[in-house]
Formats: sequence, structure tokens, C-alpha cells
Amino acid sequence: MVDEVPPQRYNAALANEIERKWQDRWDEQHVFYTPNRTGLLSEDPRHLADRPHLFVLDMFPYPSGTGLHVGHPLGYIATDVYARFQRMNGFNVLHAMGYDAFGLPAEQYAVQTGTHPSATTEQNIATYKRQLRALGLGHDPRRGPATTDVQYYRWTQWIFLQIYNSWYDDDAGRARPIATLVQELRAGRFATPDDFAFDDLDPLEQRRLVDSYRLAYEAYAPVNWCPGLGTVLANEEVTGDGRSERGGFPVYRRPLKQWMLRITAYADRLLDDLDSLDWSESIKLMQRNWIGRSTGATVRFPVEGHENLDIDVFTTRPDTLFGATYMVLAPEHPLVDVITANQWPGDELANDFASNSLDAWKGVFGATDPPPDAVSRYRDFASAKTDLERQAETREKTGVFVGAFAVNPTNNERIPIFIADYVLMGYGTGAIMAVPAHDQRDFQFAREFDLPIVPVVRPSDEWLAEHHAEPADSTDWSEAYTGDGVLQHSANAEVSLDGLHVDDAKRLITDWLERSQFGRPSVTYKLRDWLFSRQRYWGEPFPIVYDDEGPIALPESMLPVALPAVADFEPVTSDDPDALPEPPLARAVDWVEVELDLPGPVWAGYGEGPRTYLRETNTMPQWAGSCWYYLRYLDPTNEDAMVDEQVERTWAEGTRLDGSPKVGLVDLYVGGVEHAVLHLLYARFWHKVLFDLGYVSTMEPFQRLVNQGYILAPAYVDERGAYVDAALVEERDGRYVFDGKPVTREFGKMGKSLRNAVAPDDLYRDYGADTLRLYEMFMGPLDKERPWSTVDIVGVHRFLQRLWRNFVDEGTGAPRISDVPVDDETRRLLHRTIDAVRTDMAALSFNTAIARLFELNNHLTTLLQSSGSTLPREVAEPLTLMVAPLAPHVAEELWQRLGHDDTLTYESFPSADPQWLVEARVEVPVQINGKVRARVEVPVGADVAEHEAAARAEPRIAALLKDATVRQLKVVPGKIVNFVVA
RNA sequence: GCCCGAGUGGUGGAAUGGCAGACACGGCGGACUCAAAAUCCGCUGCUCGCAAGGGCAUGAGGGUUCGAAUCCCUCCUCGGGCACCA
Repeated sequence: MVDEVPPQRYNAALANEIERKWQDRWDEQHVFYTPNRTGLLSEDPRHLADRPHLFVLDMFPYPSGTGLHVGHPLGYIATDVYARFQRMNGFNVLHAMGYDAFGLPAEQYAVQTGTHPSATTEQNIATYKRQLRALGLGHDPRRGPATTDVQYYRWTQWIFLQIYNSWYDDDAGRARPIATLVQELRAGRFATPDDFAFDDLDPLEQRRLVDSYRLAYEAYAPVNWCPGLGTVLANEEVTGDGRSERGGFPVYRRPLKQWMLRITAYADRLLDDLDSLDWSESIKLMQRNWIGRSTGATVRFPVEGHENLDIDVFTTRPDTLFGATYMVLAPEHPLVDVITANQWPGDELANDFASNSLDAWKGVFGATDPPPDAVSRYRDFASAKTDLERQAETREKTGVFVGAFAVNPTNNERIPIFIADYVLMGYGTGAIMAVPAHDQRDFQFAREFDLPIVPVVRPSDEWLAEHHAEPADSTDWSEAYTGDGVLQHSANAEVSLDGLHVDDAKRLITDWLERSQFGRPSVTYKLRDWLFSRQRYWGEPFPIVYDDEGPIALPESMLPVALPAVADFEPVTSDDPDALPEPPLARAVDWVEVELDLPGPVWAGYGEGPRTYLRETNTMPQWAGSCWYYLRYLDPTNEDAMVDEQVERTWAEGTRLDGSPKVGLVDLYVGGVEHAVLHLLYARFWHKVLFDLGYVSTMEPFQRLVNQGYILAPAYVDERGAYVDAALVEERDGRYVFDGKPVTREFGKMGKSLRNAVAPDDLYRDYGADTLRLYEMFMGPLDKERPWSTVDIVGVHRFLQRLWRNFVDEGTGAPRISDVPVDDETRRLLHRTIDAVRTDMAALSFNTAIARLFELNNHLTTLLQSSGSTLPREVAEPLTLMVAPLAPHVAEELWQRLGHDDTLTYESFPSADPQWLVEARVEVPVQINGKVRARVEVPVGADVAEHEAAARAEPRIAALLKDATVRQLKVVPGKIVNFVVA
């Protein structure tokens, strides 16, 4: 005989029933429709548009074929709780969810399943929508576009056109429309070929000149070529060990013609504007490091034997210029071919340098052959290495002398020129002056190649002692000295740095360099321009066509350029590093060839009547669609503009946490830390371009950023080192067994690769969505990683069950509510709880907010048990409203059973009455020598003397103080009493 | 190698200069039950003690302070980022 479960017990079955009911009702009644103040979507039956606006955003998901696991919605739940909380605080909250659906994985999934990516993408989005709806997320369903919608990517293409049709005016410090560049060129502001007036240039020259200034441009430059994926990649998509972030295929540096976006023009603003954002310091730091601004000087080194030929180097240590004893160019440096000598220098070398140097300088590459052969052999050696191999070689210094000399402009010493792969073409000028005494890499190279090491900064005595070194003789140093010190050996007829410290020496030598025209102050960045084209099918086509001379942008009227529906969409992949990129769209011959009559000025290549063009066959990278989706949420149905100006302005109004006006459009942005430099840098860049061109009114996209921690889960490895399905592993006596064989447990990020994903559908079935929501919020602070533990879920499920039972008779389902006033103790607890929950929710500290609600509910449980009475409405209603953001379905159901007809979504969040926050008396711990020995009660507001009297009157304290001398007494009223005794 | 961040009961965590361990899981004991599950109640950092009570405890060591998980220094471990960036 099995006992009946009470029909109205809050269990999974009842929870599911309640959840379905409220999800349907929210949909039917358009509860989460967020009105715009003007324009489209301004229908506003609830009069929300007059409220202050708040934009709460999640990083939108990539709809993969496997659906959601419980790690995904952590951030979505958090933003939903926050959005619901702020709706109850009187905000008109914009909260929606779109889909980032172009990109590599969708294409790979399509290849695997043999289905077209448009079909799989549609299915995957449907799955995600179903799973997210079941969580009860209060999204405005009208505002969630997919980046693959043609009506969406039409505007992605439009933004690309704005970028293409802009140039960066360094003097104005912002991007401006390309037409203004033409005005400036006509006015003679910038140099033109052979100093011809702009209008005297032929149209092709004009076009090339203008193209060279655009923020989107084609460049033939070394790029990251990944044959395993069949596409090129951005720097940000290549891991530290030279592999593709997606798939882990080797990546090679190859010079290829590709589209680039001039993000470097924004380097300073991307760096400086971080200060005005409410982001964690660690994310800001990651962006700062990625941008990598270095200040120093560019110095011009004349090349011996070449009239008017100089090599520019960038250095952060111009103070050490007198110590530059050789020079190094990157192997790919364009001047290498010009300066490489035909023969090794002869006897004069022995006069200037140690007699055995030349053989050392030739290294292993020039032993017998003349310099050009040595150079070309070294170049082959260097370019054959993948980044991975370079890494593995523990930074052994290699290189070769090119047989030529430069002149150190400070002292006219001739210094040999080398090529070496420790100098990178892509950074600074691709050439360095080497100061081996004060740079560790140069030091190692100098040791390897028997080059002079001249110390020009005198190290501290401690350093010299530690390195057993003599200051004058650097040859016995064990490493370079990079610290501060006093300059020496650094004087010529015009300038002397001797006796100065490093910072002063930098200033003085930079002045001298400018005066003598050998250099100038300069700034260099690690950030490179953004490689923006991919050889993929599943991405946004470029609104670009080609004539014989180069690219031409299509006019806005020809948007969208729809992605042709081809059956043959597979990328051409290879394991041959020498394979060349082949965009799949190039095979869509009918689409590629197009006859157009392009209007526009002659200098842009337009206006020649109908003619045949070839379309650009590369597509945009996945980041393109995610760079601006938050803007489309504002005005998703607008067919005339990316976003209506008025609408954008209303959502841009608002304040930061400290009350100052916000500079970022989105009030709260929550997402994974993996986008710290990729998406977040790209999106900031696009937003700034749109800001410069007047399409948005804020200079930043995201005011407050919170990175949610990953959900970790146990993963199990078998004897061969392979991951096994975690769901099928059993625990036996503390050991783990899979299919009868022992496996070892580790913890890792939940997901497909570790085979440890837990599907939300199972949890909806076993506990309900409210329980899942509450559990994910209760596990710990939002920004910390946390281990998933399915057993712990029962704790929050029990809470909901007790809450339900306190409100509702489990047998009949009738509410157990009365209108009698509560006792003072309960009322105090209620108001303290309200106060704490408000603070915690505003701070996204949901775990502690939930703990406070547990306490209140536990108190009510005991209260009802002891009195057997019904729950006073005075506490029932605020408790329901406080639970609502976290567990909205059950809260709505209780609210209804409390006698309310309308949704509680727009009810006011309870406010604490200050009168009930203060206690009449307060318990204060009494310490003796910092150890708590007793507690005494004093009236609130008691002074120091009252505290002391109360403490001394306490029997235990009195006994302990009886034979002791009180040397000091510390009282913090209401907090602590501390006797310091001898 | 450089730069961040984090180390608190058996577990997740709370406390950001003033009572360490809120809240929850797990465990132990009890009530209900023929029994079990569910539910409810109590106990639960370690240690000495029959008890009253004492001692020890926030990765390790030192410092500042009447008082330190919290601030400072050194070290250890783990996690993350960057990595020949001149």
C-alpha cells in the first residue's frame, strides 16, 4: 500500500503544470513586450515607456546542434532575475535574446549531417527557443533576431559600408565620411603622388589614394592561414601555441590579400575609454595588454654606403642609444634585399671588431656562401617554422649577418646589421637597435654572435654584487641589466646623458633626436588591424564587387546582398601548409558574375554605365553579426535604419551605479570571460565608428560588464585517457566505474568535449524550472566558477515546497492566508529581509538574497507549526514579491491564490520600513585581549560609558577583570567592547 | 618568464578591519510509519573534558592593529591571460 501524495504538494508534476500555465499566460498577454517611447514597437498598454529605461543584455548564444546544457543559462537566469527585479523597481526593462547563427560550427555541423546550414540553423534555434522558454525567461519575443536573417545581415552589410566609406582623421580624433577625405585631399591637406593636385591625378590614382585611407581595406600582408579549416583567421582567433581556437589546427603565417578593418586607428580610444566603464579590472587589463601601447621613440639609422637610405627602429629605451652595438631586421623586412652585401666585408672588419667575429656572425647559414645566399637560406629556415615550433625552441637566438653596416647616429660608430627571427615584422618598424647590455634578448644574441656589449646604464651595487659583475666590464655579466641607474659612456659633442637617470635621459635624448632629425617620440601598439575576411560559405557576403582595378562598394540601395542558396557549401580544407584559400562562394559562378550600373563619383570607379563585375567571394567572420546585435534589439523591425535615432537616444539615457551619466548604451551585460578580447574589442570598435558617424549617441556599447563563472562538472577518464559519458559512471566505495572498468574523476567546464553535460530538460522533468533557476543562483557568486552537483538541488526544491506549504493547503489547494497582523519579531525579520534582499539583488549577489529568503521562510514554517494558524497577508505578499524575480512561476501562482488577477511582473518590489530595521536593544560582544568572553545587551544608541558599565556588570567579565589591571579599553558602540589587560 | 585572480568545515559557500563558518548539501540522532521513501524536529569546524569550561582553527611564515579570513611583506599551491612586442 502506497500513501497518496497530497494532490497539491509542490513537486515536479505540480511545478511543471504551474510553469506551463504561466509561460502561456505571459505569452498571450504580451507581459514582456517592452515598449519604445517612439516609432515602431511603441504600443504601450501598461504605460511603461514613461519609466526610466534599463537595458539588460546577455551575450547571445551560438545555437549548436546539441542544445543547451545547464551551464549555458547561468547568465541568462541572472539577467532575468535582475531584469524582473528592476521592472518591479519601476524601470522599463529591455531584455531579449537573439542568435549568433553564422559561423564555423554551424557549417561543420551541416557538413556532418549532410544538411544545409540554413536548415540546421533553423532547427537549432527552435530547440534553443523551446529550452529557454521553459526556463521562464522574460524576454521580449519580438526583439531577438538571428544574425542569419537576411533582414538582420542587411544591416551588418550596411555597417560594413559605413566603415568602408570612412577614414580616420587623426587631427579630429575620429572617423569621418570618405567624402570629407576627398575635400581634404582637394584642399591639399595630405600628400598626393608626385605632389599633383588631387583633381590632376587620373581617376585610378585618385581611387587608390582614397582607398588607402579607408577603415576597411584590402591588404597583401602576412596573415594566419589555417589550411585545416580552409580559411584565414584573425590574430585573436589563434591560440598562443599557434593553433586555431576552433578545431586546434596548425596555423601558418602566409602573405595573402585579405580584407582588413583599421581597428588600430582606435587603439588609443579603445584603451583610454576603458576607464569610464564598469568592468572588472581583470577584463580591462586583458584588453589593455592586448592593445599593448608602448611609448618610446622612432630612431633613424643611416646605412653605410647607401646615400639617403635609413632604417627606422622603434625603441622604448632611447636612453640606451649610445649602447646600441648592432641592429636587427625581421627576416621579411623589405629593406633586407636592398642592403644585403654581395660579399662579406674584408679586413677592415678585424680592425673594428674582435678578429673572430665574422665567422661567428655568419652563423650556421653563411659559412661558405656570400651574404645573399646566407640571407635567403635563413629566410627559408625562419619561414618554415610554425609558431608552434618557434615556441618549442626555448628561444635560442638565431640569425645571420647581412654583410652591411649602419651608423649609430649618436656616436657615428658603425654597427653591423643582422636579420633574426626574434624581431617581428608586424611590430614597431620590424627593425630594432640592439642594446645587449640592457635588453635580455639582445644580450643573448650578442653572446651567441660575439658582439660587443657596452653598458651605458650603471647598475646598482646590489645588482652587480648579485651578478658578480664589474660595472665597467659587461662581458662577465650573466644577464642584461634592465633597471634604473645612472647613465654613462653616453655623450657626444651636442648632448650628454652621463649622470642622468633613465627617465631624464629618455627626455633629453628624444629632444636631441628631434633637433638633429634623427628621430621623434612615438607610440607603438601590439594591436594589429583586424583581418576581416574568411573563406567560408556560412557568413555575411561582403557588399563589394570588383572591376579590373579593385574593389568597389555597392550603394546602400543594393542591400541586402543575399547569401546564395548553394548545395555545395563545404570549405576546401587541407593539411598542406602551401595550399591556397578557396572560398566556397567562388564556385557559385552565376552569383559571382553580376551586371550592374553603379552610380557615383568617377574616383570611386562608378558611373560608367552597366558593366560586368565580380562579387567578393569571401564572407565576414562570425564576429561581424555579434558586433552590433544589441543595437538591433532596440528597433528590430525597422526597415529604414539600423536603429531609429530617437529610439537609440531614449535607451542611451541613464546613469551609472554611482549616479553619473552612463557612457555605454547597455546598462548590464553578462557573458563568458572567453570574449574578453575578441567580441568585446570588436564590438567596442564598431560602436565607436558608429558613434563617430553619428548613428549612436554613446561612445561605448557596454557600461557594466559581468563575467559569469563557468559551471564545472565531474568528467571521467578511462585507462586510455579518453573521456567517457559522465552520466553512465557509477560510484562504488568512493571509486568510479564505467562499464565495469575503473575511471578517474576530474572537474572541467561542462560541455561536449568532456562528455559531462547535464541537460536542463532532465531537471525540468525532475524538479521544475523554478528549482533549476533557484539552484543556479544559489550555487555561489555569479562571477565565480562552480561545480555542478545534482544532489544539492533538493535543498532549493525543499525551499519551494515549504514556501508553497506555508501558503497553500496541500490537500485542498486553498490558500492559508489571514489578515491578522504579524507579531513584532516576524515583522522585524520581514523588514530586515526586504532590506537585505534589495541590496543583494542590486549587487547581483543572488546567493545571499536566496539565503535571506530561506531564513524568513524557515521562520514562518516554525511560526505556523507552533501556532497552527494561517499566514498573515502582511508577510505573505512581500515574500511572494521577493521570490518572484528568482522563481517567477510559483510566485505568480501564489500571487494569484492570494487574490490578485494581474501578473506580479509590474508590482512594486517591497520596501523596508526603517522603523522596523532598528532594534530597541543590541547584543554586543565583550572581548578581553581580543578574545570574546561574553555578550551583553545594551540599548541602541548607548554611549561608551553605558557599554563599559554593562560589560563590567556581566558576571564572567567581572570575574575575569577582578585581579587584572585594565590598561586600555576600546569601545565601538553597538559593535564591540575590548578590555586590554595586563 | 611576465601580469592578474583565488586558497575558509566532509561539500557549495557566508562574513572586506569588530561574535569566523550565515544559508544549503551531506552526516548523525529522533518523530511519523508494519516498514521504507517523503515530510518534520534536534545536533553537526577540530580538539581536551562527565560537565562547567578551555585550547586550536580561514594555504604557510612574518608584520601593522586594542582587534586581521579581511590590510602589508615573503613563500607555497591552484586557476586565468600574455608570451622573443624591442
